[in-house]
Amino acid sequence: MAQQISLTFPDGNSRQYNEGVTPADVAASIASSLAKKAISATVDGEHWDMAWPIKTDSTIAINTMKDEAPAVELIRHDLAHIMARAVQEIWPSTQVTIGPVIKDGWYYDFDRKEPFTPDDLGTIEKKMKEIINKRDEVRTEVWDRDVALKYYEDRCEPYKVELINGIPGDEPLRMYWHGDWQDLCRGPHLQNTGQVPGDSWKLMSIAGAYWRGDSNRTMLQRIYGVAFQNKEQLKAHLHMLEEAAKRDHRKLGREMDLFHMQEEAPGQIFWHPNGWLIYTQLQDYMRRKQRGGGYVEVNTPQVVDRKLWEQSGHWEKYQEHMFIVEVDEEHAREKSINALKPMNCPCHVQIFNQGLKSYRDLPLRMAEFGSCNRYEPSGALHGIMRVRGFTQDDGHIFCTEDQIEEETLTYIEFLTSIYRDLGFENFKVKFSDRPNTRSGSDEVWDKAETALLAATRKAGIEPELNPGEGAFYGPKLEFVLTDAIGRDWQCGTHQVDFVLPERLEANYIGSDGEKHRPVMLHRATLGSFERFIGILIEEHAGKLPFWLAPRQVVVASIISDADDYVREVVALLKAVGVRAEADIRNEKINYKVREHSLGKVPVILACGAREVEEHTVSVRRLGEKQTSVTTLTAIIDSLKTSVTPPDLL
RNA sequence: GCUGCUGUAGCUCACUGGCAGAGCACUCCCUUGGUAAGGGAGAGGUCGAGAGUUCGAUUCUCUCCAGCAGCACCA
Repeated sequence: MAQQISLTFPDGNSRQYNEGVTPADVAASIASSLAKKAISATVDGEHWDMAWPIKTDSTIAINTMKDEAPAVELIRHDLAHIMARAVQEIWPSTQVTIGPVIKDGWYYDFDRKEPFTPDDLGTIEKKMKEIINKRDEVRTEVWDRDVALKYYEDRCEPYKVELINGIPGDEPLRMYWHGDWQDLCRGPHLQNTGQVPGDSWKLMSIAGAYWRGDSNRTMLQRIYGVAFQNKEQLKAHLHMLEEAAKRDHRKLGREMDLFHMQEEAPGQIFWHPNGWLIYTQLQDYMRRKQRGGGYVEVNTPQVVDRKLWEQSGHWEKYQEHMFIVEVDEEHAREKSINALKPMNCPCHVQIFNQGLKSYRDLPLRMAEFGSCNRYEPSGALHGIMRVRGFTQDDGHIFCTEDQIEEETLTYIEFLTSIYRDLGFENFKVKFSDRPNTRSGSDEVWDKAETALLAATRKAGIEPELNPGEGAFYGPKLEFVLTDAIGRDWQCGTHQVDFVLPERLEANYIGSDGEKHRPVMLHRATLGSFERFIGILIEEHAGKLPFWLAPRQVVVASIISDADDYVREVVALLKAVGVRAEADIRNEKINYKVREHSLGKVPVILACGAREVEEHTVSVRRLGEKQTSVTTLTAIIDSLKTSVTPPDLL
């Protein structure tokens, strides 16, 4: 007689089953219609295959296609396998590797001599639909390690062999069969391939990806797909991508005439007047905020002798990524070798080191809008978000170990208020702790990690953990924003550093009269102006807050008899600090409205005979269809307020 | 850096082994108008750079450069 176990259903009722009962049995015991519709179960909170036996008392919920999270998970997961099978059926010599579920879909990595072409995606999709239509049963088998290894060795699938060797010995090796095609997989899966909706997914792109994410190993070919519960959701997703493409900062940068880049200076930006206005507005704002936050602003050299980089340790580690400047000095024995500064910290320590510092000087908050140049790998460059020449809103806080927590908390609040002002209420915070290779004792790391975490939580933020991702010199917090299509970009950062003060021999005199080593906190709020402006453009789809908009108001004449009045209005607006321009071209008002709307000008003031007569303007705000007629004095008052940056309101 | 794709007018993109094309933008003319494109004319190009194949290359091949997607990297 089998052992009985008790399963509790979502409605709170329990029933007894034999130990080893599967969710499929359970569903069948409830109703045959449920057994038919079931796709998986949630057992004690875990996503459970219909075929896996349940051994202990548990809670259980049977999932159907109507349960979004499990349904989408299984659809994507099974599609990964179906795609791999399709590829192997079309090109049998292709080797399969791994194919996980990711946001919005899945990918699968293949090793095949010939590159996949965009046309191949159509061929693969067709084959996948055939497989779905076959409604092949999905079966699980648990294999012995030897059998599995032999199976894959015989089939010349070295990647699978390596995967099996990486799975701990006590874990079962599950093989999933989709008809007569089989793949090593943790599961769970659907019951049959026909449960995947035929029209709710699409293959998107082909790209290269290193086996196991290691750039020393083979480059595989990755195919990405997206999948959803139904056709409508797929359509909505594809539509979202189209809309997101319109917000791309590279496109808007051109349309709004903000900046350009060209071959002669890859990864560097030619800022046009409109773009530079955003930049300087933002810089002015940051300068005021930093002063308010107790920072002293400094400026340091661009070209610095390699000796300093050797001392700081950057030469050894990052030489390849530095712009080297060699200078032949007269009478010198050898060329002097310098580097464009890739970062500001060593220079800031030089300022700290001038004169003796007392514990009374700490914490010392030093800020610089520091122009840096890094020779970033060509493949890393991306619009103005990842560039080779950029300016950080950099800052270094020299403090004692005991001050780390308080300085961190103060800083998080500082950053939060800035992000809020700039329209980012929500952002990700990631906490990266000690990496395997690191400097400093475990005691110091303990203290720093505890301080960072405690400060973050005091600020009401529970950070995501990035285990082992800290810098070699200390743990860090990253403040991450996302672009139009959801890619993550690290903007703000806050890092503890025990190493640099040591290497550059920074010290201060403590209350005991002895020399002590300060701790350095590296922090940047925007990160770089370049990246942040890129994000800002995408976040606002080019419709920047009024105070940041490069072109704020266009005063447009409807008839040329209004030209003088237009000039007068522009002059009055300029007098109160509004960036206003006249459009008295010989064009129709429709034409002007369209052009300035596309140029993302927040306010268009149209003036015709009536407005001249009544001393009013017709106001049209960006994104609104209707217009309103307002007196000249009223609009000037209102725009005068709008032009004020948020920190001065 | 790696894999794949792309590079033609300021922008978006056609076409082609034998005189280089469109729309928008630009300049000029006509039009004075009421909230997302009024009409006409004109100008604009070493077809990313270099080499090769060819009678002839923007087109085919190779190398390089740059961009795009992803991977790796991001002090």
